[in-house]
Amino acid sequence: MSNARPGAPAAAVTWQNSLQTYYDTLYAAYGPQHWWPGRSRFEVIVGAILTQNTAWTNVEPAIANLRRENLLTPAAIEAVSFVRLARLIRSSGYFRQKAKKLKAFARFLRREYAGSLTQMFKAPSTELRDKLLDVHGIGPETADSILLYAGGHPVFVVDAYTRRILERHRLAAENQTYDDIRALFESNLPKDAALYNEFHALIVQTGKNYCRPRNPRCVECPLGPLLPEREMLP
DNA sequence: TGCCAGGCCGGGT
DNA sequence: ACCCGGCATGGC
Repeated sequence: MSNARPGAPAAAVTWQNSLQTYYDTLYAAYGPQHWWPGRSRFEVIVGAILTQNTAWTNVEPAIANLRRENLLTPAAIEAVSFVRLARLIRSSGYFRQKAKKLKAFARFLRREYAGSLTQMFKAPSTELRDKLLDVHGIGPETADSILLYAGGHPVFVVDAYTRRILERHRLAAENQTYDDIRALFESNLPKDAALYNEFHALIVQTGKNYCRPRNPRCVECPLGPLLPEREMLP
């Protein structure tokens, strides 16, 4: 889908311009974020699952426990007992659900790619994304986080903050789906993993600071408190 | 104290 | 195709 508007003046407000302005503004405000925190691709994937609807501060002790017990490999995750795994990741919340999810991913990786992330990430983005979405516990955001932050695939990660910020600035309607918003970024920015990586990280940083529910500080957001005067873009 | 966090699943309309 | 309840800990 193209949002080009033939005949429009060069200075017209376009998605390209709006998103570029977002990025430039946030980068100027915060600088590089150096995401994702993780020492290996597998650790990044573990973090992506453990942080689902959970503060990262609750994930850190869980990852530290897994590292201490030498469980940050797919084979070890499959081998460890469910009860012990769940106990070690308790701090991340939903710990029984997440133990099941970690085991589901490790099993998937072994059966589909001989346990090799290198092999897995050789698959084309769209094909791999579909396969990841079939794994228990991996939804759109987790799949895209894995593709981008563990695999370096140019896939834009949409999260609650992305949606919230875009809605507040009238750049997205409330009924936009996950894939609508992802397409918005991917079709209006260069297909560049480093850019998507940095952009999403900057959005989360901004969201944490200014765009939580009932946070009066939202008026101090570097992106501006509101852009109601800007019309909804086509 | 209650609300919130970098979602997702399964069962119901 | 949506809509909703459940999942759970730790910080403010």
